[in-house]
Amino acid sequence: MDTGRTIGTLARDAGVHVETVRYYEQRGLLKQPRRAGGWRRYDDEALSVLRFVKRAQELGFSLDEVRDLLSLRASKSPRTCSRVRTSAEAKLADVEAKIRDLESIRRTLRELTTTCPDEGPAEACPILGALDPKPANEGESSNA
Amino acid sequence: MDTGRTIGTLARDAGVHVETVRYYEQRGLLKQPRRAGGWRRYDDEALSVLRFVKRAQELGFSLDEVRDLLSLRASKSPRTCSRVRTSAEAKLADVEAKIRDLESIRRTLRELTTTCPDEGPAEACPILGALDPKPANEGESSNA
DNA sequence: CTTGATCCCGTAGTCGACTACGGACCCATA
DNA sequence: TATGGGTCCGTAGTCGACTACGGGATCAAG
Repeated sequence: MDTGRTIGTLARDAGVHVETVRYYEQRGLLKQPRRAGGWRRYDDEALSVLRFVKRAQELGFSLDEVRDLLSLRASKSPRTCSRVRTSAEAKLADVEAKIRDLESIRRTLRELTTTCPDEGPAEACPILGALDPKPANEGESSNA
Repeated sequence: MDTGRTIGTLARDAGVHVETVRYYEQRGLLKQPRRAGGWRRYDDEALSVLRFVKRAQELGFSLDEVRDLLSLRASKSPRTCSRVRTSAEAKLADVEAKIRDLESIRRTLRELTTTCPDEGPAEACPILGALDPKPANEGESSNA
């Protein structure tokens, strides 16, 4: 009898591709499984790791960060929770910064699209006008 | 006398690297400049294109999109403005979608970080718990 | 005329997370 | 036993926007 799933079954169960599983093994997210006749055999833990990875990715963690989280998850230290929290807080700060950037972009884009008359040539287009610098000092090229 | 700036001067004026200028030429954002003794010579238009590119990038446009915008900018069509607006509206929709995604992530991350007691081992960590699926049905593996 | 800065070109490498390929091996089923 | 699908491995390609490298040409200043 053969215990454990093959890589294809694991991948299907986790909703990823076979190559992704092998890639995660290379990247150190999945530990090397035992082999049966050269074929990888996985237990439930591997499946749970894969799902962990997917959820963490959905929250914006990179694979390197997920690897750290996984080692924290496996650690026995009483300070684990604190480290995880620190990581999550850093990620939250990243996300908030990205949101701020995008909100600023959104504001600009909204202004431009609403002021655009939707007709007329390039010269009349406020959007192009806003992107175009039309540098102030054209006549004087003294020091530059 | 030699009119026009060399690539290095142009790059410095625009705040980009020399390689970036050559790269933009390859990508079709900058048209081929004239040469003097093999060296590229640029006029003010090239500088204004570079600045246009930078601003458009800041608003989230890709280089391919910027190239389209530039050709619109140069076109004589009376429908230019409308096309530019369409492009800007599409980009706005992209940005809004990204913001929504990030806000959802932010909400989750905030919940997790605030419920985390900041002490204790992995088993007690609500963040790891939330990432860990701990699939419901462990005993029964009937249909799967 | 020499020096040193700048420029030429093509190619290759970077980052992140995969995805594709190809030839060889393994396994279960009819 | 033949067959067809799954798996093995290493390497290379993808996307986007650069960035780096190297050897040779050109230019301005002293």
